Amino acid sequence: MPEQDSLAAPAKRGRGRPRDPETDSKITRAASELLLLRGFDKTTVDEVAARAGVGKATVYRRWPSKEDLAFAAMQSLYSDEFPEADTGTIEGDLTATYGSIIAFVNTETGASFLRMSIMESIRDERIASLYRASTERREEIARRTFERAIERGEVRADINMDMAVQWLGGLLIMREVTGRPLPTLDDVPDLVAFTLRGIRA
Amino acid sequence: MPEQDSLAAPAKRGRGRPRDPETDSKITRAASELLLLRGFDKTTVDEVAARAGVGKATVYRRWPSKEDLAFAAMQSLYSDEFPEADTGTIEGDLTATYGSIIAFVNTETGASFLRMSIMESIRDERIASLYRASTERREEIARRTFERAIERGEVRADINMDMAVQWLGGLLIMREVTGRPLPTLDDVPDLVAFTLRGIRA
DNA sequence: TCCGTATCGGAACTGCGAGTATCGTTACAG
DNA sequence: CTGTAACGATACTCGCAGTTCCGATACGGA
Repeated sequence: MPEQDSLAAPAKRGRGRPRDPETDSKITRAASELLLLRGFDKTTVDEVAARAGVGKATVYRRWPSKEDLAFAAMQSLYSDEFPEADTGTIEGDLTATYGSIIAFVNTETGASFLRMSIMESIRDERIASLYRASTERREEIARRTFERAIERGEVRADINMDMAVQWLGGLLIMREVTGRPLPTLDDVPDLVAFTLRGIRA
Repeated sequence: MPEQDSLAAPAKRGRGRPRDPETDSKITRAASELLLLRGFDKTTVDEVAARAGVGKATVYRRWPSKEDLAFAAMQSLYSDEFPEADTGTIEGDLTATYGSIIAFVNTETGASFLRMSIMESIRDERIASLYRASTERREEIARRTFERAIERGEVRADINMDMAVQWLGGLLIMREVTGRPLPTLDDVPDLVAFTLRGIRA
């Protein structure tokens, strides 16, 4: 179960020239930029090294293969979280949560991030598990939101929680995959309404 | 705008050895099998030719590149439609429609098909447009289902139709991408309930 | 019947990129 | 100082995927 192949042991070295502490992050940053831009198969290790301003050997001294490099690069991207909203009503919480998600995927970075996560998840199970973990952290927040609303009596207790917390993410992925426009902030009220009321008259 | 590079003109040839009429379909069949199994990047033209029992030149005589071959192979897969349900109630229609979709993606072929459609759509815009067209045909059926229900007064007239017809597909794609189990037939009632009622108490 | 042509399967060719090895150089530990 | 290991650069091997070439073959037309 390979972890960050770098960053783990290098502190112990006493002999010889020490590793430049910034080089690791320069390489992973260059790698993730190129991955976001082109995807794994169209990114070459030479390009990554050139963009990071290092030699190819310096890359391979840290990660034994391109796959491991890609994994490390992706790892650094799945760190930031969405804030948890707690406004006191389910409408308020959903509006805030959906709003921040929609705002994110409507940025250039957000869209690339989504796109690349999808593609690389299918290509490599290790990256899929990174994306899955990130997704599940977000879902856990939504789950708590719904549970608070159930306690307040705003939401039925017998809902299928998985669907409730997952459907919006699914819609975004589906739109991205089929090349159709993502929802915008103007759509947030409709998204909230759909979650709450469904479609019945 | 290249169409099926094969199948178009070959009827007119009088001179020379005629093309074996079965070769086209043998190649596209082999290609789509391998694409479903491994995806574009991990499929080689050698393999396709070997599996079809033809020489590699025979492949390239028909399609100028691997991309064109993949496009042709995919094209033949996006033909079959889901039947349109019209039971008289929105519950009945949704249960039937969702049931046939869920049944399909729970087969081996269906899952591969979904997975490969996602991956290839991101990789190649031409294939994306095939998948988008197929998706939109399915959505059009769902749209009519909802419109009938609106006329019957079962469904509000002001719903956001796009979300209503897309959310389930999105959920499936999301589950597939994140490597989590797809809904089963047992989940159909919950899926229908979510569509109709949302989560509100 | 025999020639020209376009097909066939198989084999050769080409280019590219991952990964390795080797430079001379450099920064630090002892 | 001296030894060691990292450094950037470069050249290399090697596998393999895409593409093209080749001798053989099958058919239409004269």
